Amino acid sequence: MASRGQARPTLRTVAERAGVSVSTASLVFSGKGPVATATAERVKQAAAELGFAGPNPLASSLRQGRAGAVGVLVDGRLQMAFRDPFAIAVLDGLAEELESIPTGMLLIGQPSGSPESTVPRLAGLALDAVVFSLCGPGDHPAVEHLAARGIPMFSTGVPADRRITQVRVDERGAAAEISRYLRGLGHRRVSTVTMPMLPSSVAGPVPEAELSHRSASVPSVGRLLGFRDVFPGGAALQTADGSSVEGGIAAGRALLDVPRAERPTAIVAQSDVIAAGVVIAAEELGLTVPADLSVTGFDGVDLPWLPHRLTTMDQQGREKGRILGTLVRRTLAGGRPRSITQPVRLREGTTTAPPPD
Amino acid sequence: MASRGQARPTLRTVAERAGVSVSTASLVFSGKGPVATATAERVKQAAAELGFAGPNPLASSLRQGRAGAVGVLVDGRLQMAFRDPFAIAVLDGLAEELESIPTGMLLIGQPSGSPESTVPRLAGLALDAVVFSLCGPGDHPAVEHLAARGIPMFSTGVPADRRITQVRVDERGAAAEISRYLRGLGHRRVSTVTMPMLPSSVAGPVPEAELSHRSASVPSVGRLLGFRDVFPGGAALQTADGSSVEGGIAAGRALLDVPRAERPTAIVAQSDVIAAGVVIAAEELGLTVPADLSVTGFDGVDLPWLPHRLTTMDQQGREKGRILGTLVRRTLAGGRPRSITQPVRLREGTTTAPPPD
DNA sequence: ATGCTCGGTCGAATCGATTCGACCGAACCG
DNA sequence: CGGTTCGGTCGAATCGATTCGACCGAGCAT
Repeated sequence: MASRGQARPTLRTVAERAGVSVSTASLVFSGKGPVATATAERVKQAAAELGFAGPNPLASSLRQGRAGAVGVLVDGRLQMAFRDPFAIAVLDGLAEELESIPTGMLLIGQPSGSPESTVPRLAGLALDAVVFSLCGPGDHPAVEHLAARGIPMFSTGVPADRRITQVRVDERGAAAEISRYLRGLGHRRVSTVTMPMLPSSVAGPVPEAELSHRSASVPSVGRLLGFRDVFPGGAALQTADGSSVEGGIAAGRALLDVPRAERPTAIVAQSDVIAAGVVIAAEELGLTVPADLSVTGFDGVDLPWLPHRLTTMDQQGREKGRILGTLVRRTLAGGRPRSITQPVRLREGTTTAPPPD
Repeated sequence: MASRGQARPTLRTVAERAGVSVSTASLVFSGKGPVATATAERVKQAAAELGFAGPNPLASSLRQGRAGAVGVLVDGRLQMAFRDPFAIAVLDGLAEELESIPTGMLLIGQPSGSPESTVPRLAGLALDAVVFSLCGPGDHPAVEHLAARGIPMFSTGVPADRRITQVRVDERGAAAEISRYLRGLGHRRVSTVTMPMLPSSVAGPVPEAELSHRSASVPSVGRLLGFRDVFPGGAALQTADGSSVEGGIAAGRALLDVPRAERPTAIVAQSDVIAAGVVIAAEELGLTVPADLSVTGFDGVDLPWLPHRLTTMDQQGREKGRILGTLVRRTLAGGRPRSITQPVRLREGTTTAPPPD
C-alpha cells in the first residue's frame, strides 16, 4: 500500500523519478518500441521504490479502446443459473479460452428484478463483448442496448437474434436421435420432461401456444420438436425455473405416480439434471431404472452423486465454452465471426434398456 | 449499431447536435446539477438520433476513479470451484448486495497455470475491490499485488492475511459443537473427512506437518482442530481438490470398507457435499444411514438429490455473501471496514442417530 | 434602484495512460 | 567523407468523459 496520505504513483511520477519522459516509461511497461536496457532498469527501479504496480488499467483501456472485460449475462439469480453443471462447464471453457487474452469475465445477473433492470446496469459497464450462455428462453431486452453500443454478442441458442453469433447444436436433430434410440429399444409409451419454453412458463403440460412461432434453436423448443418427430403423441411436461433436479423430481412424480398401464416405459428429459430428478422420483416410487423405466438426459455432464451413468446426448459443455471463447477472441482481434453448429453424440449409459413386458 | 463506417457517437457529438456544451450534456446524463427541461429534452433527442447509448463507461470510470467492478478470485478451474453449492450461494449473496451499486463482478480464475499466473492478469484489470471467497487454503500471491495497488480485499477466512477484511465463522467452535452433538448421541469411534489443509495436499491421512503454524481461520484447519477438541484420537482423512462429492465418496470408502470393529460409528465431514459423498459410499457398502452410521456435514446447503436431510452446521452462504457485499459497498463508499464473525447454527437432520449397539 | 441569490450554462482542467511524428547522434555503407 | 538507417528518446495530441469555478440574467428582498 502506498504510504498513507500520499497520492498513488502514476506513470508520470515514475518517469520523473527515473529522469525519463512519460512516453519512454510507458514503453518500458508495455514492451512495445525499443528502450535501452539501462533506461528500462532505471524505470523499473523507480517503479519499485514508489510502489507502482503497473499502468492504470482504466486509463490504458480508455486509450486503447478495449474494456478488458467480456460480460456474461445470467438470467435470474446466480444460484438458479448455476444449479446446472452444464452452465458451469460452458463458463469454465469460456474462461479457459479467455485466459490467453487480457480479458476478464464480468458476471451480470438480475438477483432481483426483471430482465429490463439489466439494461441500466449494463449501460454503466465497459464491455468488449457479451455472452448470453446462461440465459433462459425468450428475448432479452439487453440485446437492443448492446446492439446500439456496437458490442458483439454471442450465445448458445438463446436469445435467437440475428445480431448474435451463435454456437448451436442441432437441438431438434439431437432430441430426435435419442428418441429414436429409445424407439429402437422397443419403447412406445414415452413421455418427455422439458425445460421451460418461456421464461414465464409454469410447471405442467406444455401449452401449444408456447410453441407457435418459436425458433428451434431455443433448446427447450427444439428438443421438444425433436422428441415429437419420433413420438408425436407423447406427453410433455415442462419444469419451471430452468433446469434443476427438483424440477425433474416433481415432473417425474407427476408422470410416474399413475396406474401401471398409463405409465410411460421411458422418459426423455431435456437435461441431465432433470433426468437425474426423474430417476430419483422413479426410485422413490419403487421403480427400478432401467428395468421398469428408461430415462435419457441431455448435455453429458458429470453427476458424481447419481448411481447411474445417464444415457444422454453429449454436447461437451466445456468445449462449447471454449468455442465461444475462441469466437470472442477472434472478434476482438478484428475478425467477423460466423455462427457455427457443434456436433453432439449419443452416449449410452445404464439408464436405458428395453421396456418391461 | 452505428451506421457503418461512422464513428461511434460521443458526448461531444451529441452536445454539438443539441447545440449545448459538453458539460451540460454530461449533466443531462448524470442527473447531477440543474438543467432546464427543454435543454434536457433537446439533448436526449440528439442522443436518440445519433444512437448514443450513454456516456462511455471507461471514460467515466477513469475520471471518477471508480472501476465499476469488484474481482472475485477463483482458485483453479471454475468447474472445480463451483462444484460446491456453498461457493455459489456466497457468490449469489454477493451479487445480490452488489446489485444496488453500479458495479459488476469480475470472475478471475486460473484455468491452467499456477496462482502466480493470476498476478499479471490482475495487473491489467481495473478493480475497486477483490473478494477471495472462492480460494483454497494457503497464501495467495495476489495479496501482495493488490495491497500495492491499494485495492481493498475481502474474504471468508482464507487467505488469512491482516490486510484482508474477513467475514469469518468460528470454524473451530462450530466443528467442536457438531462433534459434541455426536458425542452426546453416544458416539465414541468417530472419524473426520476434511477439505485440503493446503492447496498442495493429497488425499489421505492429514500429515501433522500441514497443521503446524496454521491459522484456525482457515476452514479446513479450524474445523479439524474443533473436531479434535472433542475426539482427540479420531482419524482424519483429507480430500484433495477442495470440497466435492467424489472426494467424500473416496474418503468414505477408505474409512468404511474395513472390519466392523474398526469402522467408525460416525463421520464428521467438513462440508455438506463431502458428507453427501460419505453417505453415498456408506450406502454403496450396504450400510444404512443413520442406523449404522451417522454423518454430519457443514455449510447448510440444499442438496435436492440426496434422499436425506444432513445434520449440519448451517452457515447460510447467501447471507455470508450479502455481508461480504455490504462490506464491499461500505468500503467503496469510503468506510473503513472491520472483520466480523458470523454465527452458525447446528441443524439436526436425518443423518444422525445414536450409534448401533 | 441596489445587491443577492440562484438556476442554468459553459470553458477549461483533469483523470492516466498510449502512440504518432519528430528529433538526435552513432553506426554503417559505398 | 557524405548520406542513410536505426536505436533511443521525447513532446504533444488523444481517448471520452466529469467537475470546478466563472459567468450571466432573472427574480426577489430591502
